[in-house]
Amino acid sequence: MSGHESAVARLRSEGYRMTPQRLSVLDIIANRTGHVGADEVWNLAREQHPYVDLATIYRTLQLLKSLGVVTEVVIGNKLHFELADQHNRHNHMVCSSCDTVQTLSPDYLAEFSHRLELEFGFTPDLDNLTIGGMCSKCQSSTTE
Amino acid sequence: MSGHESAVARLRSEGYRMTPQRLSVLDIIANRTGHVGADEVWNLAREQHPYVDLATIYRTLQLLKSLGVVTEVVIGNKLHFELADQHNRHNHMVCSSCDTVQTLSPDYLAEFSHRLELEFGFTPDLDNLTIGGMCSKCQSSTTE
DNA sequence: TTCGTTCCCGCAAATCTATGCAACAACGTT
DNA sequence: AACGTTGTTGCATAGATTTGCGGGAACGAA
Repeated sequence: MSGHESAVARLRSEGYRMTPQRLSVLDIIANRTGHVGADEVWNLAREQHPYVDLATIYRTLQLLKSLGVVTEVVIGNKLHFELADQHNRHNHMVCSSCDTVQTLSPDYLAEFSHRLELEFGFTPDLDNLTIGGMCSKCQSSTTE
Repeated sequence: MSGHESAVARLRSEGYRMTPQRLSVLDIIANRTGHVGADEVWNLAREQHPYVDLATIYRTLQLLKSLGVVTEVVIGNKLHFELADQHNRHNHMVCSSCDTVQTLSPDYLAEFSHRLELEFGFTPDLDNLTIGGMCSKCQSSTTE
């Protein structure tokens, strides 16, 4: 069993109700390494709770995102989600050509983030920032 | 009249055909300050060319984006587009609370970008990078 | 344990964006 | 100017995500 207990406590303390649907989503995300698409969460959730609706999955994921419990990664034209682990924060670089995802230490963005806060009072949501671009492999194959 | 001539030349040299639809979209984007939604482009395009299809607008915008002629900004859950002006490059900070957009000099990301290239061979697509977060106004009103 | 309030869910529909396909149009060649 | 090739378009549809609404469930209070 794994660590979504704190998230549950978090939800309750914020006044959100604990429904089987939410527990299910939380459970799925927490017991998973790496990112999952909403449809995938849906399929897994239905194994335990046959009548969950996809809309509920989406609403739950957005809720969890807004609470900082999960983070969002944009891959191709789809959203993926993963547990927000404070002890293993990272950003994502996604290749728009092959959809490969590489992770990145948030240190790379620390300086940048500070400047935005200081100079503009703008607090970037780095946890949910997906950096699009082209990976080294695709770049070399394009150059051929 | 305004500067989409170079873009037209660009398309032709890459082997793309110049259709009235494409010219129309190009014209709309070029004669516009700031970003436009796809639906807005569509409405404007139909004034000149009543039978343009929305799908064509989307395809054209993607094409222009892939050529670096326009850049994309993610605002709320919608894509917006603007002319990619080499002499006025900038990034966008979008407040997820009020959808306000602030522009940012790419200088802020230069160091970051270099490091990604050097250390990972990853070339971030900064022109189309939207930085989400919370603006100073929304932050103070949330804190109340 | 029951009750009431309020939040959440399922359902249906809407919104935004992307895509397969057949007819059509651009444009270099003749 | 007509032709043929091949890229593009319009149309219809699919895919991904969001939203309005009314019934139902969670949970604190009685």
